[in-house]
Amino acid sequence: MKIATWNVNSLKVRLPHLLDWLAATQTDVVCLQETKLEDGKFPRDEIEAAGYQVAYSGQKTYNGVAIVSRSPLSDIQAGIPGFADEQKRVLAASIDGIRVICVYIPNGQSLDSDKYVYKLAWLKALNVWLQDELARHPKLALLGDYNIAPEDRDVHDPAAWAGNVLVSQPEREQFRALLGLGLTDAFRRFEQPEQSFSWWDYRAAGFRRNLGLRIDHILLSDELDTACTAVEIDMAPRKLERPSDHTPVVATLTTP
DNA sequence: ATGGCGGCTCGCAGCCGA
Repeated sequence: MKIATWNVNSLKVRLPHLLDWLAATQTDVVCLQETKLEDGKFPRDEIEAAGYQVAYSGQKTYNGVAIVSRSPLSDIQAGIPGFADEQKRVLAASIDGIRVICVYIPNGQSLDSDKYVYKLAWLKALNVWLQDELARHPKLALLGDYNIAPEDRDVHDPAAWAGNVLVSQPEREQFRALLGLGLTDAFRRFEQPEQSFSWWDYRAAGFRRNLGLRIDHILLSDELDTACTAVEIDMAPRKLERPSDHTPVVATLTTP
């Protein structure tokens, strides 16, 4: 089973890329972020015609998450229970006995922004909810755009990024707190190339010069971690015409 | 060099992303 995360930065624009990629890679589950589509405008028919089922929670202009799956999705939950949030950033579903949680964690904008306060509060609420989810679902995968580069090796130029959002100490502590719940950063369980990133700025030829960040992650509970045989960043979609600024991260599991 | 690109909108300029 291949399970992936991909911030598509507008599904309206990237739908052809998604459908081509699913056909080429035979991915079983992909969590999407930044669909930027109201639910009434979601391209359900096109995705179903490709042999997938889909759950989504979206809004106009910003945010929006979806889970695309070959197998049926059940027990679908949008948002973090008990955490009032108009921004559509969370979607959970059970697929083949696995609890799949798709997250688009807030960016934070800058360390002195109200959006940074929101980001940290959001991460705290996610942590509290995940304690419940993990207790109920021993096979749990948390995939998405975390907007956090966990370590300096996940940043092309740590000195240039120092003092910025995505790399600040409080954000990294929140990331480690998620690991403290019993989750593993699956990417780092395997040998990886140096300078491995999942996002590159559109500007300044960021991708060509590999000036990127690793901010898209797949965290697995212990039961899934032992079933994970590989994690890879798939650079192919980032090389296409009119790409998303993120590229997919893919985990291979031996189950089911 | 805080710009740069690319997405969005009751658009034609400004906001936001990371």
